[in-house]
Amino acid sequence: MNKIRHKAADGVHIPKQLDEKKLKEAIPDKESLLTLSEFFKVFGDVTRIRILYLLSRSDLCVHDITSLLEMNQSAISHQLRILKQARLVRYKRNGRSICYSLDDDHVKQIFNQGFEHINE
Amino acid sequence: MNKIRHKAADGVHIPKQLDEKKLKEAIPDKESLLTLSEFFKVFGDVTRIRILYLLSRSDLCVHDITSLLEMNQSAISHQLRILKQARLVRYKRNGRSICYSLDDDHVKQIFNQGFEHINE
DNA sequence: TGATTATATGATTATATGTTCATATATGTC
DNA sequence: GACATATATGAACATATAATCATATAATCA
Repeated sequence: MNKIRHKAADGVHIPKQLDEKKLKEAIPDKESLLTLSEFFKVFGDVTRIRILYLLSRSDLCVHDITSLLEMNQSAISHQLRILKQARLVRYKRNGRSICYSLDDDHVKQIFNQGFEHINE
Repeated sequence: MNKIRHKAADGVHIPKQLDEKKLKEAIPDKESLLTLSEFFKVFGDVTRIRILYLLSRSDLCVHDITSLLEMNQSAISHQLRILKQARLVRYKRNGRSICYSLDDDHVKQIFNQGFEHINE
């Protein structure tokens, strides 16, 4: 009764695998999927991806990143803030400079997953 | 000589793991990292994430998705177009309706990676 | 053929986002 | 303390993006 059905060319209803009601109940609440999308969104910018890539090769301070990417220091700092908030990077003050590093190996894994898909 | 060094509190230079020159050369070209970020960007929207989630549970036509997410049909179609372009979903016409499905299991894997990170 | 249903698409609009500029904060040097 | 260096941050602006509206296309049915 709650099956998702559609009129087909011959007028016969085609039942789908799942009950619409059950499927609807099984959807994670909007909030948790929002969190997930926000997480992926962080990877959805070239500058942040480039920063993450650099940090996957070596811990670096803001100045290093700025000069390696040949970008405005302010732009880098703004992006680092977003990466910090997403807990993708950590930082440690070292004299005047602040050294950034990847927060965990998880980031590399997600990177690789992405690369794999791209290169298919 | 090309080491990345910084003046520390005591005036001593601190050598980093990598040569700046070598590191710079090792950066994937901007274009391939752009492709990667564009890929992740597709996951960076709640609506698309919700659609992908639904499709991970069951193949569905546009009308089903529209009613399950209680959204405008046009909005769903627009997002499906983006998912198609990213090769994350496939479609198959079935009479008047068009049935969408995930393009491969890779999508689920990436999903799970994201969830894992979120739930840490 | 005309009406209906399912989906796609172009234009518009409101909002989100990234960069830049100017400036603040913080540490170290003289 | 005055100055230089390293980084962060708020405001402004230009661009990107998602939703909506109106409409087009496609398939089916009467």
